Amino acid sequence: MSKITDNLNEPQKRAVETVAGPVLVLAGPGSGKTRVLTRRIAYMIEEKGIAPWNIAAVTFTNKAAGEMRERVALILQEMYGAPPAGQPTRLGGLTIGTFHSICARILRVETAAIGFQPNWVIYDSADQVALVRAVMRDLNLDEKRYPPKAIHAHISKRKNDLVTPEEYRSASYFEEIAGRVYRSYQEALRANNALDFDDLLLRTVLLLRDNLDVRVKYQRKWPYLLVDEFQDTNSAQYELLRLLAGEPTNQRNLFVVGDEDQSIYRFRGADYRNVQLFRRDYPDHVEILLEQNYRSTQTILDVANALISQNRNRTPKRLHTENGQGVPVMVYEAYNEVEEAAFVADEIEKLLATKAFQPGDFAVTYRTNAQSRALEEAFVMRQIKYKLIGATRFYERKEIKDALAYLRVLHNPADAVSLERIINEPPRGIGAKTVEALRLWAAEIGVTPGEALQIVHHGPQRVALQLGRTLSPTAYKAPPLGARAQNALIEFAGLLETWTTTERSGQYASVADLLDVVLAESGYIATLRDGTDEGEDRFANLQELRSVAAQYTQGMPALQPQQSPLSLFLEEVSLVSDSDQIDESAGAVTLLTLHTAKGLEYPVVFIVGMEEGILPHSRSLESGDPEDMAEERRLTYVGVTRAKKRLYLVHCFRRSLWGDSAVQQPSRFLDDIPPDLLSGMVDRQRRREGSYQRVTSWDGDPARGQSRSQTGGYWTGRSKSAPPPSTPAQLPSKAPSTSGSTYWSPGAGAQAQKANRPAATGDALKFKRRDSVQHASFGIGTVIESEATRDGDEQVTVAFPGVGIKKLLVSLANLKKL
DNA sequence: TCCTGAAAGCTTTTT
DNA sequence: GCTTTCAGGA
Repeated sequence: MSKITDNLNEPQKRAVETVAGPVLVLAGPGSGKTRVLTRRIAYMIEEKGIAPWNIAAVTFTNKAAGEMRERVALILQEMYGAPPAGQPTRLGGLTIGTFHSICARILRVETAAIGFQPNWVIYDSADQVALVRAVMRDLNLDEKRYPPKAIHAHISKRKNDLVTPEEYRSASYFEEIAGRVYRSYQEALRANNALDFDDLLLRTVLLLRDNLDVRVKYQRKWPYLLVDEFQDTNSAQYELLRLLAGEPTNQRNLFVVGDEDQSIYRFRGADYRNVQLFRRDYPDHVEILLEQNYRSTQTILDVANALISQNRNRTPKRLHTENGQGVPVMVYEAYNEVEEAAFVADEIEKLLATKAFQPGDFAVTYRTNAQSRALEEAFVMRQIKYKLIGATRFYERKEIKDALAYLRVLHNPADAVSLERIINEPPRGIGAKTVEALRLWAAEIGVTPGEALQIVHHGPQRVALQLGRTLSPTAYKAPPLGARAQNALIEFAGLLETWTTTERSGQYASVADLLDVVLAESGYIATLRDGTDEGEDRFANLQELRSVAAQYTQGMPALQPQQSPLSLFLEEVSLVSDSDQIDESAGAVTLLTLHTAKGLEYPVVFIVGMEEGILPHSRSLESGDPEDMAEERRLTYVGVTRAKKRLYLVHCFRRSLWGDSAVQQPSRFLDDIPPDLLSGMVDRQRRREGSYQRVTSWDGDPARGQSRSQTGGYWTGRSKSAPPPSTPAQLPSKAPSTSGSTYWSPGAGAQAQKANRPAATGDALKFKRRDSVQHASFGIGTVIESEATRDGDEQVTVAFPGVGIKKLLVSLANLKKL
């Protein structure tokens, strides 16, 4: 018996100690999953004598990877003392990372095998869409008809399903177009010496699949594989695991931990059915169920169970805890999102005043990032410290992307996407026309745009010599550019050249030095700091980037002998995620999406926007795919199970979407929770009738509860900061305005008002009031109103029995008149 | 070529 | 309502 497994329950112990063969652990939320993973690694190393460098653990974020590494080190240190002299850590060579970072690492070493130049870069989503757009331009495809974003999404999906351009088959004209783009896009990536996110997985899988030597090499390197959040793996990731654990060595030491109920990344290709595949592919696997919860109160778990048990195709689990019943989960209806935020702030202040909680104990979660705005405003007003995760992702900010693009061009001159990004940023007289001319000219000669730039600068002879290859005769003719454009290009090429020389010669102490030189000499900083607050904000962001860059110094340990600090830096920033900046010790309320909240826990959790159209999101409502709805439910489940002690489910009576205020229905998920677990629950039937008494007091604040339950109107809360509209009774009667949102669910009053309006008076309207219509996903309904929109379209308001009132655009909705 | 104001379009969720 | 894109003038 090992010390490492002391204090673990039986199934946990079994999970830690079953080291050989395939193991599937289905772990409910808060069941000590992280503990099992860390203990298991420690156990393998100390008790089984497995070398750390023979273990690879895959986590969901880089942050989780870092934490896991620290925890394992700590366990080992505590149990076995400091590491032997001369050895910095007992974890030397242990691999912990995300699928993407581990694949990047493999490909960095195997660059030759995939036929790329060693200095390849990773394209993020924005770069990918930019490249798709460029490719589509070359193919003369109409961006209006085939939005590059949609095309890219389709390509990405196929890549995650391991479909290569050669294997690609199309089932529609759109897919046929996408297939053409896919082919050219992959070629363009190669020409740019770049891999996109999906390539990291796809190319690694293909490499391991087709190259026996390489496969055996990595099978020997990592005979032991551990995977966290297995339910969120996609086909490519699953295949990667199978390859690493499979033939010819067939070691099969695969330990995967997951929870089907927490699968929330379907949109990214994740497929919780990989759990079933695992069972099929490894019929002799050991399966372990972790059902005891160490995180939440029984009440919170009961709510979670009630929600998730409605889903099909899941392994039934009975979550239980010894933490005790706890207090009821509070449901609260706010008037609108301002009141909602005020309520959240009120409750936080109230709980803080009890001294039982600290700001860092609170998390406010929501479905979409857009919902954070109202909350932020309330927190700023009350001076509650908060930390917002992920609204505008740091590495997606313009100034950050620009700065990185400068560095990327130095590192990988073939990167045309980055070059185009910065060639006229700040404006230096190289406009769209010039860039286009340069691009076409480069294509004609058969060089990259970067090389074409050099030819403009130094002439073809010298460049041919430098590149060590002959250039096409076209290169020796004068470039098709005006004198002014050429001068601008020459000047820019000169700048690039000086910087490149600095970089190549290693004449910089850290990447921060490079960044300083580039941003100063390009005039970027000067242009950015224009005296406005925004300019200073952006400058501050660049300083933050600089402080990261400063950590990448000459002589730091590198994966490959020739790898420069710049190369390491660029790789690192390509793979970070936003959740990497979550800092539990920050002493501030955390604002984050339900997705980012996965894997975290907080004593007090708010889920705001518990409304039809928000959670579940309207996209999932309208798609009609039950799997979409099941995922929304899982997302809610993830949110609920983040809470340790207290949980609030908040929804609004009205909400502003796209600048319009719309009446909201409470989320269907609220209906699935047994009322005895809740406090402040509204009887929804009576709510629809327009009158109810409600008790909003939660834990002995009668004054508060009373002041709200008087009128029986919809408005139920009064907050310090946002006074209520004058007469609550008036509120529901205001009909939603007709422009903007395509989704709204009116209360009874609004609906009546709406129906009484005269029908629109346009002349060429296809539908009129009382028409019966059929819609693909909503079924048969009756037209309430139809009107012409400003842009010549027709907007129809239809009541679908059992579904609700929908506003639809005739051009999009494919409505049939019956 | 660049700047300005107007108009379109946008919102899932992220490695 | 806010941000990105587009058209037109300097």
